[in-house]
Amino acid sequence: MKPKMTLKKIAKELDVSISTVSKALKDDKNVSQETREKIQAFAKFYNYRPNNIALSLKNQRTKTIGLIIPDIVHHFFAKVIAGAEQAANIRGYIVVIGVSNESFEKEVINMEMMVNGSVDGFVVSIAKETLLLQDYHHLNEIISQGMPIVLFDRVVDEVECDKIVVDDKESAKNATQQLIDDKRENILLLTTLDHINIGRERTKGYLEALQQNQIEARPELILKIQDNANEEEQEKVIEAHINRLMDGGMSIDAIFGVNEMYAVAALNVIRKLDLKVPEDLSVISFSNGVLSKYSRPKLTTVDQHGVDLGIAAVNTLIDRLEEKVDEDAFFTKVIKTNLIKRESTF
Amino acid sequence: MKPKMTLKKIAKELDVSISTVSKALKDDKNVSQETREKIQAFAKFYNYRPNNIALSLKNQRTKTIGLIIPDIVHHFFAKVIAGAEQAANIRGYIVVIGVSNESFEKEVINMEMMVNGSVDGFVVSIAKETLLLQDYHHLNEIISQGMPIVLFDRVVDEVECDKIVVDDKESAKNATQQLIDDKRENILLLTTLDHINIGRERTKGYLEALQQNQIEARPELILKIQDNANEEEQEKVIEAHINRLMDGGMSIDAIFGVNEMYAVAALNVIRKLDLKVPEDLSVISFSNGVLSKYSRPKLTTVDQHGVDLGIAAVNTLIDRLEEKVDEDAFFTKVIKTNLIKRESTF
DNA sequence: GTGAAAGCGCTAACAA
DNA sequence: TTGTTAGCGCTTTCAC
Repeated sequence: MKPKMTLKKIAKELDVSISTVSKALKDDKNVSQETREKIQAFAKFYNYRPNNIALSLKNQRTKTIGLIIPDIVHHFFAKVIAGAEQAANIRGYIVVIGVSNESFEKEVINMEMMVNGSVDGFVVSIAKETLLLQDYHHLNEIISQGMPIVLFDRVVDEVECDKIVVDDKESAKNATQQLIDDKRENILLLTTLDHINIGRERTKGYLEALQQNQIEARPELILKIQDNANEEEQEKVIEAHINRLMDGGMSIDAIFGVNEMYAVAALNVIRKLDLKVPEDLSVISFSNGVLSKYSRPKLTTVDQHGVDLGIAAVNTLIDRLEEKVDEDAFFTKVIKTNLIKRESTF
Repeated sequence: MKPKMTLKKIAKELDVSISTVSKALKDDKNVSQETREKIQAFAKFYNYRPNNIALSLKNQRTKTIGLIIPDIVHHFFAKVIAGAEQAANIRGYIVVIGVSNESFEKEVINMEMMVNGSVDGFVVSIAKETLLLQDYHHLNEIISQGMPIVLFDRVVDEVECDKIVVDDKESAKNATQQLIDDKRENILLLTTLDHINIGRERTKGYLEALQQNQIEARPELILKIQDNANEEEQEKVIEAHINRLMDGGMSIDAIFGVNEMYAVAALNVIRKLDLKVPEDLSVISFSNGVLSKYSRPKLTTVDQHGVDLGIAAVNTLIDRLEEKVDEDAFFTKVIKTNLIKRESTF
């Protein structure tokens, strides 16, 4: 059991002062070569490492970043974490994670836990419940205390800070356009309820694409799915809706899912109906995760570049922390998405 | 912009001493009711929160746990993080994450970054490369400095500490038994190379189950797949192997995949061959993730209870940190798995 | 009932 | 070239 080394112990052991040790370890030329070498050798031997906590207290910064996400099991957020972690480490920061589980209260508690010294700033994607309550006081309070926040993906106008987003509307528009280029006109959109801004924006993009192509948007072709449904229920809702459309003599020739689960569920009901993808129907989904790659046919998806988002968010935060950016001009960075064509479209 | 409050500022503002403020905020009866109330009101108004860093330095503990995982995008580890985070928060700890990306070097760097004061202890799942190199000096050094480590899932005898594992051998044996109970005898095992201990253990379980049922194990029914292959390659390897078996007149009636990807890939080649699951072949997979639920048919899987693993690991670590356990007796806790029957078996 | 002082580990300005 | 001191924010012992 090696004891933990401190400057004090080294100083005592070598019979010099603490500050001499401190200087010697920084290779300060003001310390005689001899003393320096002696101290360095000793420190090395005992594997001395400066205590981060003491440094943090002294420097008033911890070199750690608080990352608050709504859901860790979600593939997209896992990607973001991966990117954030990677970018942070490169710049000498570590990442602490708080999972809000889509709950307002957990989001607040998590951030409160970290705000008092544990982190230098936050990177956050807002919980659904918070979005619903529209209560952003915790974020604004932290900002008003001078601690920077970078919002990503789920952002909100009410909080003034840097933001990193994917252009959901534009991406959805592009995806829809792809479908239209495939000569599809009756495109069923599987989306979320409107209070989820992501879903709302994607719906807008879908509508814009239709409009630009002089295709009439029909309300029955937009299915808003309750997001707390599990995969069974999702599929049932989708199945029921598609059957209703079919029974009404309404033919659909494409499906655009606002996430992978919806799209795969759709794929499953299509198979039951003995229809072929992409021959009879094209399918496109948002979020390029595992499901898209392992489904049959493999799904054409909009890749949201979670890793890039994480990297951008962390770098933006660190730039702000290290004052590499204009004090009070906030900006919003848009990460481009791209369509990964696989087997569910032409 | 509210300034950050400290004891010192409060003391100055209220013209009392720092220690009086400190005591008053702890509701110490040695401070007169009047002073106490005045201070508490002031602190509340200015939203005073003690500085964690200062507390950490003073108390020599940070109430944060370092969680080192090989891969964050992996569903199982995401579950573990979720559990760890949850358990930690309940006991007043926060979790900082280090992702090794299966690399030895990143594992070492990450841990070094955290070991000097940032965390009180570690929960780690060892990277594949580390396992391959069999170099555990970083872990043992940390332990010898008196900082506790809990290993989970990927554990190793060379490190003396508490361990949390799922009984891979036993679980694989049970899964295989299920197949045998379904009257399957020619069970193709899709597993990893032997240096991955997880895969190795599961292979053992498979073999034991066969033996106990007097079924001869045939080497051509064990396919060891290179783990750095992507999903395309995996599927090709699996497909080629199955075709070879078939061409050789070898009939297989069940497939046991050591992870979801292998099992889903198998499902896909089975579909190509126009065989029916579970009528013609039963399929079981390890790790109960998203793929299993969205595949058709839905996969029967061995649920590894990632969340429980995370919870158990964190609680074990905290117990050790708070000295609720015997100083130098380490134990290994086995988390039971269970088989979730879905549509790919009878 | 209140406050001064020491100390957690470190840095840096200053003194010797 | 080396050492002393103050201070980061907090707790706690001890003195007043």
